[in-house]
Amino acid sequence: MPKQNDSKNVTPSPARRGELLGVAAEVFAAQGYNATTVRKIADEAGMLAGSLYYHFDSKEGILDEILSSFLDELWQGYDEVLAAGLGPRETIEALVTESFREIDRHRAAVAIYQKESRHLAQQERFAYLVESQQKFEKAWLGTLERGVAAQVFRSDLDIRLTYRFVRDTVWVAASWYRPGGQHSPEEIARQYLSMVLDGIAVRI
Amino acid sequence: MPKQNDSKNVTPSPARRGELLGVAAEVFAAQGYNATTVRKIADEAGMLAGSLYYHFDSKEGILDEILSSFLDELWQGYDEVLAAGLGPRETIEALVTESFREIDRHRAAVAIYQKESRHLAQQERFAYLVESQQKFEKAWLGTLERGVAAQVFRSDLDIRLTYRFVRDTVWVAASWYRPGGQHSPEEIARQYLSMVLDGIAVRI
DNA sequence: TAACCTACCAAACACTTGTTAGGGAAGGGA
DNA sequence: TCCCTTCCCTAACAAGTGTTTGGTAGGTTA
Repeated sequence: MPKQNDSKNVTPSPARRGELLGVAAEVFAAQGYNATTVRKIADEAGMLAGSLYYHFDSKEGILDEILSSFLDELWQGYDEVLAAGLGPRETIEALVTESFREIDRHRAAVAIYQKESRHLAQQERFAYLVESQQKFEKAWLGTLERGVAAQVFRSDLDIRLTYRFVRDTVWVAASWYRPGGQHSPEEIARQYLSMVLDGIAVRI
Repeated sequence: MPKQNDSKNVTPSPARRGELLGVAAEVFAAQGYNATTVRKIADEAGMLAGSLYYHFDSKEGILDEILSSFLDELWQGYDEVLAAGLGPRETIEALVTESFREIDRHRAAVAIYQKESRHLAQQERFAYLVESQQKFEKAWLGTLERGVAAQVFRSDLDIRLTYRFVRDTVWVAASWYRPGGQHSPEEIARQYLSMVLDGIAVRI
């Protein structure tokens, strides 16, 4: 399955492609996918709209490549954590930390994912978004259940509500996070984990 | 300032307008504002695209009315809570509960607000989104600071991080919440507050 | 020098978009 | 009966959309 246009007799350099993908991701994240015109992307990259089609075969293809390469890297990190055989609490800690590192590295892609994944998932081309989301839920929900069984997580909470709570608190951060800001990803992860695990109220 | 088209010699009924606003909000929330065509909205309402312009003067006007009427109602509830003179913890509890009630009543509007407000706020027409967001931050951040001073909230956390944490955990719920589901808004608020205040870990 | 490849431009294409203008059907009030 | 109001339709417009086609400047290779 050719993802780029190697059906034609051209071979764009991966380096330039990478640059353009970065530009496109920034614009998509800022304006939204549908509100972004290919002329705007080209403009931001210092070229004309048609020239983009030397590197990519469609606007949708650009989006596809941004999201799938992000998810590939995400799961590389997640699978490593899940294979480490940690306890439930340590697994959650490692997943959250890894998530904030991904937000740090793929801020734009995460923002796009959050805004668009819901209605993109309905299209066949982006079916992998659904798969990823299911795998995601399995990993997090499973860990939480293990934690409840091991009596390290509270058993008086609706587990699905807890799952959504933890998942969302982590990933929405991409909407305000700016790399090179006051806190490192690890520091943010540490504070978020402290809030999620122990709450923001003073212990009596 | 006429928000509808009363410059022309027509007077659409508020009831029908309300119905159409509801339809439009649902479609906007599901597909995203820019990805939604006025033909799609009209289709969902059982009429043709041009007919919408009997009730509204533009697509943007529809969006404007959805968002502003939601914010109006939101602040009606918030102002009541803030004027009640409650303690910091009770204020947070009341604000969160009120927020979930708003999500219950204006699910679509909240979803639209979350997806689009960031880049809409740049337009002059939607300047009230910025005002609202500032007022919002002032209310929540102020309450959290009061709580830290009164030693009911932890002082070892970055207060801005805490603010974003609480704010986001509450409002993202609109992306998965469905009215008439397993839990009432009040029950969700109760569990969320329990997680935010006391954490999900078992207390040792 | 000649052939070739990379990376872009110029100009157009077909289509979709939000929006408008004029008209008409249904019903109520005079 | 006639008029007026409400609500929608038909048909079109102009602007903007993603995309294609053919061409070309500049470098690399033979």
